Amino acid sequence: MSACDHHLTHKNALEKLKKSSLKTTDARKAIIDVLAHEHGPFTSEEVYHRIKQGRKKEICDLVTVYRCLANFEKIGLVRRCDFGDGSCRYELDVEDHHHHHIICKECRKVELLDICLIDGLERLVREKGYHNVTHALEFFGVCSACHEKV
Amino acid sequence: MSACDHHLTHKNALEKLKKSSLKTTDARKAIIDVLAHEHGPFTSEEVYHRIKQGRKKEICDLVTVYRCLANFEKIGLVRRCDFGDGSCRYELDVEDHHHHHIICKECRKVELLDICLIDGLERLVREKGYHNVTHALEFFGVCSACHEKV
DNA sequence: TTTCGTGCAAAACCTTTGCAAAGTG
DNA sequence: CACTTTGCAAAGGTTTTGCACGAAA
Repeated sequence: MSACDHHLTHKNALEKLKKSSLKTTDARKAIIDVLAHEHGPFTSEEVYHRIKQGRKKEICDLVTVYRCLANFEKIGLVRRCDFGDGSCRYELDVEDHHHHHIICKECRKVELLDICLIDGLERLVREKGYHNVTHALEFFGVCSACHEKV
Repeated sequence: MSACDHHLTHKNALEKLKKSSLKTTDARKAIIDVLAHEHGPFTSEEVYHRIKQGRKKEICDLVTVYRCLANFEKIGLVRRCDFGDGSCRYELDVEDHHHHHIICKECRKVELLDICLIDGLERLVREKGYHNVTHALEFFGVCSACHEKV
Protein backbone atom coordinates (compact mmCIF):
# COMPACT_ATOMS: atom_id res chain seq x y z
CA MET A 1 0.00 0.00 0.00
CA SER A 2 1.43 3.39 -0.97
CA ALA A 3 1.60 6.53 1.18
CA CYS A 4 -1.14 7.96 -1.01
CA ASP A 5 -3.43 5.01 -0.27
CA HIS A 6 -2.87 5.50 3.43
CA HIS A 7 -3.94 9.10 3.13
CA LEU A 8 -7.11 8.19 1.23
CA THR A 9 -8.01 5.41 3.64
CA HIS A 10 -7.54 7.76 6.56
CA LYS A 11 -9.72 10.46 4.98
CA ASN A 12 -12.48 7.97 4.14
CA ALA A 13 -12.48 6.63 7.69
CA LEU A 14 -12.84 10.11 9.19
CA GLU A 15 -15.68 10.87 6.80
CA LYS A 16 -17.49 7.68 7.79
CA LEU A 17 -17.14 8.74 11.41
CA LYS A 18 -18.57 12.19 10.73
CA LYS A 19 -21.51 10.79 8.79
CA SER A 20 -22.35 8.46 11.69
CA SER A 21 -24.06 9.41 14.91
CA LEU A 22 -20.75 9.09 16.76
CA LYS A 23 -18.88 12.20 17.84
CA THR A 24 -15.39 12.98 16.60
CA THR A 25 -13.08 12.88 19.61
CA ASP A 26 -9.30 12.85 20.04
CA ALA A 27 -9.37 9.21 21.09
CA ARG A 28 -11.32 8.18 18.01
CA LYS A 29 -9.07 10.17 15.70
CA ALA A 30 -5.98 8.58 17.28
CA ILE A 31 -7.41 5.08 16.81
CA ILE A 32 -8.21 5.77 13.17
CA ASP A 33 -4.66 7.13 12.69
CA VAL A 34 -3.21 3.83 13.85
CA LEU A 35 -5.55 1.68 11.76
CA ALA A 36 -5.00 3.74 8.63
CA HIS A 37 -1.22 3.98 8.78
CA GLU A 38 -0.14 0.56 10.01
CA HIS A 39 -1.51 -2.62 8.58
CA GLY A 40 -3.28 -4.67 11.20
CA PRO A 41 -5.46 -6.24 12.18
CA PHE A 42 -4.75 -5.15 15.77
CA THR A 43 -6.17 -6.06 19.15
CA SER A 44 -7.47 -3.23 21.35
CA GLU A 45 -4.32 -3.55 23.42
CA GLU A 46 -2.11 -3.25 20.35
CA VAL A 47 -3.95 -0.15 19.19
CA TYR A 48 -3.64 1.30 22.69
CA HIS A 49 0.12 0.82 22.80
CA ARG A 50 0.64 2.22 19.33
CA ILE A 51 -1.26 5.35 20.34
CA LYS A 52 0.95 5.78 23.39
CA GLN A 53 4.16 5.31 21.39
CA GLY A 54 3.45 8.12 18.97
CA ARG A 55 2.69 10.80 21.55
CA LYS A 56 4.24 12.36 24.63
CA LYS A 57 1.22 12.09 26.92
CA GLU A 58 -1.63 9.61 27.13
CA ILE A 59 -4.46 10.20 24.71
CA CYS A 60 -6.90 7.71 26.15
CA ASP A 61 -7.51 4.70 28.31
CA LEU A 62 -7.46 1.08 27.15
CA VAL A 63 -11.16 0.82 27.98
CA THR A 64 -11.85 3.67 25.60
CA VAL A 65 -10.13 1.79 22.80
CA TYR A 66 -12.34 -1.24 23.48
CA ARG A 67 -15.45 0.92 23.42
CA CYS A 68 -14.46 2.88 20.33
CA LEU A 69 -13.60 -0.20 18.30
CA ALA A 70 -16.88 -1.88 19.25
CA ASN A 71 -18.75 1.24 18.12
CA PHE A 72 -16.68 1.50 14.96
CA GLU A 73 -17.73 -2.01 14.08
CA LYS A 74 -21.40 -1.09 14.46
CA ILE A 75 -21.14 1.72 11.92
CA GLY A 76 -19.10 -0.41 9.51
CA LEU A 77 -15.88 1.54 9.97
CA VAL A 78 -13.88 -1.51 11.04
CA ARG A 79 -14.08 -5.25 10.50
CA ARG A 80 -13.55 -7.65 13.34
CA CYS A 81 -11.25 -10.67 12.92
CA ASP A 82 -11.06 -13.59 15.26
CA PHE A 83 -7.97 -15.75 14.94
CA GLY A 84 -8.94 -18.04 17.78
CA ASP A 85 -6.17 -17.03 20.18
CA GLY A 86 -8.37 -15.49 22.85
CA SER A 87 -8.48 -11.91 21.63
CA CYS A 88 -10.12 -10.28 18.65
CA ARG A 89 -8.58 -7.88 16.18
CA TYR A 90 -9.83 -5.00 14.10
CA GLU A 91 -8.91 -3.51 10.75
CA LEU A 92 -10.43 -0.71 8.70
CA ASP A 93 -13.29 -1.94 6.57
CA VAL A 94 -12.30 -0.91 3.05
CA GLU A 95 -15.32 -1.91 1.02
CA ASP A 96 -13.81 -2.51 -2.39
CA HIS A 97 -10.72 -4.28 -1.11
CA HIS A 98 -11.89 -7.54 0.38
CA HIS A 99 -9.09 -9.84 1.48
CA HIS A 100 -8.28 -12.62 3.92
CA HIS A 101 -5.43 -13.63 6.20
CA ILE A 102 -2.82 -16.33 6.63
CA ILE A 103 -1.81 -16.73 10.26
CA CYS A 104 1.32 -18.62 11.29
CA LYS A 105 0.40 -21.17 13.95
CA GLU A 106 3.78 -20.65 15.63
CA CYS A 107 4.70 -16.96 15.57
CA ARG A 108 1.20 -15.56 14.82
CA LYS A 109 2.55 -13.51 11.94
CA VAL A 110 -0.30 -12.28 9.73
CA GLU A 111 0.02 -12.19 5.96
CA LEU A 112 -2.57 -10.91 3.50
CA LEU A 113 -4.24 -13.09 0.91
CA ASP A 114 -5.61 -10.75 -1.71
CA ILE A 115 -8.20 -13.04 -3.19
CA CYS A 116 -11.88 -13.44 -2.51
CA LEU A 117 -14.00 -16.00 -4.30
CA ILE A 118 -16.71 -16.18 -1.70
CA ASP A 119 -19.25 -13.87 -3.34
CA GLY A 120 -21.16 -16.78 -4.86
CA LEU A 121 -21.41 -18.50 -1.48
CA GLU A 122 -22.63 -15.32 0.19
CA ARG A 123 -25.40 -15.17 -2.37
CA LEU A 124 -26.29 -18.78 -1.50
CA VAL A 125 -26.54 -17.85 2.16
CA ARG A 126 -28.86 -14.95 1.29
CA GLU A 127 -30.99 -17.33 -0.76
CA LYS A 128 -31.38 -19.42 2.39
CA GLY A 129 -33.15 -16.41 3.92
CA TYR A 130 -30.31 -14.71 5.80
CA HIS A 131 -30.02 -10.94 5.82
CA ASN A 132 -27.05 -8.67 6.37
CA VAL A 133 -24.66 -11.44 5.40
CA THR A 134 -20.93 -11.25 6.08
CA HIS A 135 -18.20 -13.86 6.29
CA ALA A 136 -14.78 -14.63 7.72
CA LEU A 137 -12.16 -16.75 6.01
CA GLU A 138 -8.80 -17.36 7.63
CA PHE A 139 -6.00 -19.75 6.78
CA PHE A 140 -3.67 -21.15 9.41
CA GLY A 141 -0.29 -22.75 8.88
CA VAL A 142 3.31 -22.84 10.01
CA CYS A 143 5.27 -20.18 8.11
CA SER A 144 8.50 -21.16 6.38
CA ALA A 145 10.64 -19.28 8.93
CA CYS A 146 9.11 -21.22 11.82
CA HIS A 147 9.21 -24.46 9.86
CA GLU A 148 12.97 -24.12 9.35
CA LYS A 149 13.61 -23.49 13.05
CA VAL A 150 12.53 -27.06 13.87
CA MET B 1 -27.58 -37.26 9.40
CA SER B 2 -29.08 -40.70 9.96
CA ALA B 3 -28.90 -42.79 13.12
CA CYS B 4 -26.50 -45.07 11.28
CA ASP B 5 -24.15 -42.18 10.52
CA HIS B 6 -24.15 -41.22 14.17
CA HIS B 7 -23.12 -44.72 15.09
CA LEU B 8 -20.31 -44.76 12.55
CA THR B 9 -19.04 -41.36 13.60
CA HIS B 10 -19.05 -42.44 17.21
CA LYS B 11 -17.15 -45.63 16.46
CA ASN B 12 -14.56 -43.80 14.36
CA ALA B 13 -14.00 -41.26 17.09
CA LEU B 14 -13.41 -43.93 19.71
CA GLU B 15 -10.98 -45.69 17.39
CA LYS B 16 -9.05 -42.47 16.84
CA LEU B 17 -8.81 -42.10 20.60
CA LYS B 18 -7.51 -45.62 21.05
CA LYS B 19 -4.92 -45.21 18.30
CA SER B 20 -3.63 -42.04 19.97
CA SER B 21 -1.42 -41.82 23.03
CA LEU B 22 -4.40 -40.66 25.09
CA LYS B 23 -6.07 -43.02 27.51
CA THR B 24 -9.70 -44.00 27.22
CA THR B 25 -11.49 -42.66 30.28
CA ASP B 26 -15.15 -42.23 31.22
CA ALA B 27 -14.92 -38.47 30.79
CA ARG B 28 -13.49 -38.80 27.30
CA LYS B 29 -16.09 -41.34 26.28
CA ALA B 30 -18.88 -39.11 27.56
CA ILE B 31 -17.55 -36.13 25.61
CA ILE B 32 -17.32 -38.16 22.42
CA ASP B 33 -20.89 -39.38 23.01
CA VAL B 34 -22.15 -35.82 23.05
CA LEU B 35 -20.19 -34.75 19.98
CA ALA B 36 -21.20 -37.79 17.98
CA HIS B 37 -24.91 -37.73 18.75
CA GLU B 38 -25.79 -34.06 18.74
CA HIS B 39 -24.67 -31.73 16.03
CA GLY B 40 -22.52 -28.94 17.41
CA PRO B 41 -20.24 -27.26 17.40
CA PHE B 42 -20.36 -26.90 21.18
CA THR B 43 -18.42 -24.88 23.74
CA SER B 44 -16.78 -26.74 26.60
CA GLU B 45 -19.56 -25.48 28.85
CA GLU B 46 -22.24 -26.78 26.48
CA VAL B 47 -20.60 -30.20 26.33
CA TYR B 48 -20.34 -30.22 30.11
CA HIS B 49 -24.04 -29.49 30.58
CA ARG B 50 -25.09 -32.06 28.02
CA ILE B 51 -23.05 -34.69 29.84
CA LYS B 52 -24.76 -33.81 33.12
CA GLN B 53 -28.25 -33.92 31.61
CA GLY B 54 -27.92 -37.45 30.30
CA ARG B 55 -26.76 -39.04 33.56
CA LYS B 56 -27.81 -39.24 37.18
CA LYS B 57 -24.47 -38.32 38.72
CA GLU B 58 -21.60 -36.11 37.59
CA ILE B 59 -19.19 -37.76 35.20
CA CYS B 60 -16.55 -35.07 35.21
CA ASP B 61 -15.62 -31.52 35.97
CA LEU B 62 -15.86 -28.60 33.53
CA VAL B 63 -12.07 -28.27 33.66
CA THR B 64 -11.77 -31.83 32.45
CA VAL B 65 -13.93 -31.01 29.44
CA TYR B 66 -11.63 -28.09 28.61
CA ARG B 67 -8.57 -30.30 28.89
CA CYS B 68 -10.04 -33.20 26.95
CA LEU B 69 -11.22 -31.05 24.08
CA ALA B 70 -7.83 -29.34 23.83
CA ASN B 71 -6.16 -32.76 23.70
CA PHE B 72 -8.71 -34.05 21.20
CA GLU B 73 -7.81 -31.16 18.93
CA LYS B 74 -4.12 -32.09 19.08
CA ILE B 75 -4.80 -35.64 17.86
CA GLY B 76 -7.19 -34.43 15.15
CA LEU B 77 -10.27 -35.89 16.77
CA VAL B 78 -12.08 -32.54 16.90
CA ARG B 79 -11.96 -29.29 14.96
CA ARG B 80 -12.06 -25.98 16.74
CA CYS B 81 -14.42 -23.22 15.55
CA ASP B 82 -14.27 -19.62 16.64
CA PHE B 83 -17.39 -17.59 15.97
CA GLY B 84 -16.03 -14.44 17.54
CA ASP B 85 -18.35 -14.36 20.54
CA GLY B 86 -15.72 -14.90 23.22
CA SER B 87 -15.76 -18.66 23.46
CA CYS B 88 -14.61 -21.36 21.10
CA ARG B 89 -16.52 -24.41 19.99
CA TYR B 90 -15.61 -27.94 18.98
CA GLU B 91 -17.04 -30.52 16.60
CA LEU B 92 -15.85 -33.95 15.57
CA ASP B 93 -13.35 -33.76 12.74
CA VAL B 94 -14.84 -35.98 10.03
CA GLU B 95 -12.14 -35.94 7.38
CA ASP B 96 -14.13 -36.56 4.23
CA HIS B 97 -17.00 -34.29 5.17
CA HIS B 98 -15.67 -30.77 5.14
CA HIS B 99 -18.30 -28.10 5.72
CA HIS B 100 -18.79 -24.58 7.03
CA HIS B 101 -21.29 -22.71 9.17
CA ILE B 102 -23.87 -19.96 8.94
CA ILE B 103 -24.35 -18.20 12.26
CA CYS B 104 -27.33 -15.95 12.95
CA LYS B 105 -26.08 -12.62 14.29
CA GLU B 106 -29.17 -12.37 16.53
CA CYS B 107 -29.97 -15.78 18.00
CA ARG B 108 -26.60 -17.48 17.33
CA LYS B 109 -28.33 -20.41 15.66
CA VAL B 110 -25.81 -22.46 13.68
CA GLU B 111 -26.69 -23.96 10.31
CA LEU B 112 -24.46 -26.12 8.14
CA LEU B 113 -23.23 -25.13 4.71
CA ASP B 114 -22.22 -28.31 2.97
CA ILE B 115 -19.90 -26.83 0.38
CA CYS B 116 -16.18 -26.35 0.34
CA LEU B 117 -14.39 -24.70 -2.57
CA ILE B 118 -11.35 -23.64 -0.64
CA ASP B 119 -9.01 -26.45 -1.65
CA GLY B 120 -7.44 -24.34 -4.40
CA LEU B 121 -6.75 -21.52 -1.98
CA GLU B 122 -5.19 -23.89 0.55
CA ARG B 123 -2.82 -25.04 -2.15
CA LEU B 124 -1.94 -21.41 -2.82
CA VAL B 125 -1.11 -20.90 0.85
CA ARG B 126 1.12 -23.99 0.80
CA GLU B 127 2.88 -22.59 -2.29
CA LYS B 128 3.65 -19.48 -0.25
CA GLY B 129 5.73 -21.73 2.03
CA TYR B 130 3.24 -22.55 4.79
CA HIS B 131 3.07 -26.03 6.25
CA ASN B 132 0.29 -27.85 8.04
CA VAL B 133 -2.32 -25.58 6.46
CA THR B 134 -5.89 -25.40 7.69
CA HIS B 135 -8.63 -22.83 7.31
CA ALA B 136 -11.81 -21.47 8.83
CA LEU B 137 -14.71 -20.09 6.86
CA GLU B 138 -17.83 -18.82 8.59
CA PHE B 139 -20.78 -16.84 7.33
CA PHE B 140 -22.73 -14.50 9.55
CA GLY B 141 -26.20 -13.09 8.96
CA VAL B 142 -29.60 -12.49 10.49
CA CYS B 143 -31.75 -15.59 10.03
CA SER B 144 -35.23 -15.21 8.56
CA ALA B 145 -36.92 -15.93 11.91
CA CYS B 146 -35.01 -13.11 13.61
CA HIS B 147 -35.48 -10.83 10.63
CA GLU B 148 -39.27 -11.19 10.82
CA LYS B 149 -39.35 -10.37 14.52
CA VAL B 150 -38.27 -6.78 13.76
C1' DT C 1 -27.38 22.78 27.17
C1' DT C 2 -28.23 18.33 26.20
C1' DT C 3 -26.31 14.33 24.92
C1' DC C 4 -22.43 11.54 24.29
C1' DG C 5 -17.67 10.02 25.56
C1' DT C 6 -14.13 9.01 28.93
C1' DG C 7 -11.37 7.44 33.08
C1' DC C 8 -11.07 4.71 36.84
C1' DA C 9 -12.15 0.79 39.43
C1' DA C 10 -14.33 -3.25 39.71
C1' DA C 11 -16.75 -7.09 37.86
C1' DA C 12 -17.69 -10.66 34.51
C1' DC C 13 -16.35 -14.10 31.68
C1' DC C 14 -13.74 -17.79 29.56
C1' DT C 15 -9.73 -20.49 29.96
C1' DT C 16 -5.48 -22.22 32.07
C1' DT C 17 -2.55 -23.88 35.84
C1' DG C 18 -0.79 -26.33 40.27
C1' DC C 19 -1.06 -30.00 43.00
C1' DA C 20 -2.58 -34.11 45.36
C1' DA C 21 -5.48 -38.09 44.65
C1' DA C 22 -7.45 -41.51 41.54
C1' DG C 23 -7.47 -44.16 37.40
C1' DT C 24 -5.48 -46.47 33.05
C1' DG C 25 -2.78 -49.81 30.39
C1' DC D 1 3.86 -50.20 38.44
C1' DA D 2 4.77 -46.03 35.81
C1' DC D 3 2.40 -42.66 33.84
C1' DT D 4 -1.67 -40.11 32.68
C1' DT D 5 -5.89 -38.04 34.01
C1' DT D 6 -8.89 -35.80 37.15
C1' DG D 7 -11.04 -32.54 40.77
C1' DC D 8 -10.73 -28.62 43.24
C1' DA D 9 -9.27 -24.14 43.97
C1' DA D 10 -7.07 -20.40 42.42
C1' DA D 11 -4.97 -17.48 38.99
C1' DG D 12 -4.64 -15.46 34.33
C1' DG D 13 -6.13 -12.86 30.48
C1' DT D 14 -9.49 -10.35 27.83
C1' DT D 15 -13.55 -7.72 27.68
C1' DT D 16 -17.52 -5.37 29.85
C1' DT D 17 -19.94 -2.43 33.13
C1' DG D 18 -21.16 1.45 36.58
C1' DC D 19 -20.73 5.88 37.67
C1' DA D 20 -19.16 10.59 38.04
C1' DC D 21 -16.82 13.92 35.41
C1' DG D 22 -15.56 16.15 31.06
C1' DA D 23 -16.20 17.24 26.16
C1' DA D 24 -18.69 17.69 21.57
C1' DA D 25 -22.48 19.53 18.68
